[in-house]
Amino acid sequence: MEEEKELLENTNIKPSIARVKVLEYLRNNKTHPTVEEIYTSLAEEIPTLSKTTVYNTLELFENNGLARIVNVGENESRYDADISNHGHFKCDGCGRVYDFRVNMEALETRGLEGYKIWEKHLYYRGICSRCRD
Amino acid sequence: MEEEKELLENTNIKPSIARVKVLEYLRNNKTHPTVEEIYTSLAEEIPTLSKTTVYNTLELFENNGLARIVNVGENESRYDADISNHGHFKCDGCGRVYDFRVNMEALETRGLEGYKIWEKHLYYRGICSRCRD
DNA sequence: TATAAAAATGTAATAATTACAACCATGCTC
DNA sequence: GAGCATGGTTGTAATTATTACATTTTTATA
Repeated sequence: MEEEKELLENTNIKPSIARVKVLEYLRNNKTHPTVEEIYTSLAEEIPTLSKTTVYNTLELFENNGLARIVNVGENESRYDADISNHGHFKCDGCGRVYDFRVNMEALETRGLEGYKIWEKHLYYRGICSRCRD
Repeated sequence: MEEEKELLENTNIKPSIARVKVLEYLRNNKTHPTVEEIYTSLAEEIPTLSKTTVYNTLELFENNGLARIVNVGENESRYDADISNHGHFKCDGCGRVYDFRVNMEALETRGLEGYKIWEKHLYYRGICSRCRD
């Protein structure tokens, strides 16, 4: 709560209730929630919250380096407050999205000479160990 | 045309006109087209084509290893007849999606022990060299 | 407290995707 | 060749995610 407020202020974003709560939610729920999930969860404690606000807030966070979009091959966006370059694994059994560590800097690419790279996204799909058992 | 027909037969897929044409389109247009693009392009020569058929066909191809979904962080799916593990670069200037070579096998991951991996997807975003000039 | 700027809301529009029932084409059997 | 079954295609409607935008509310500050 207080931490998130500070974080927003340090980024020159006015810490409105909605913004603080969305950021807090992202930092407490590292499950890569969808907009829908964020909205329905927070709507309980903020009854006046609207989905548009959640969209606006997440876009603001993305543009200011407070959150990243997570894409695992579905037609809805997920969000992650972990900004570091890491991979995501989508389990086609339980549907969960896991983080995994990966050294993306070590990747050698051919064909991007002279390109300016802003973001790197890596995701795998398969079956997690829990679902395999 | 003939090649695509054979390819489909070898995969035990009946080579209907729609299927042959969609596959041919994917193999001739390595621009990672969207469903919309595939549909409008082919609708000229196949006036009875429906978008549902394009969706059905692409899903069939995906399930049979003839095409892969390409996701570059937008809310629409693109398709690629190149099945190999390679990366995609989305230019936020011109909107083009480029392929790039990358040795994905070399990636070392931490946290996926015991997981079964089916697909690996890697995409970057930034500005291509043409747009930087 | 008055006021301006910023934030949030709600509704409506857009766009991608999916569901599904009806229709059509092909090849096989009699 | 007629009938039939299977598989393929179509078109419409429904669903879902996202965006646009005008209005209202909140907030910070003078």
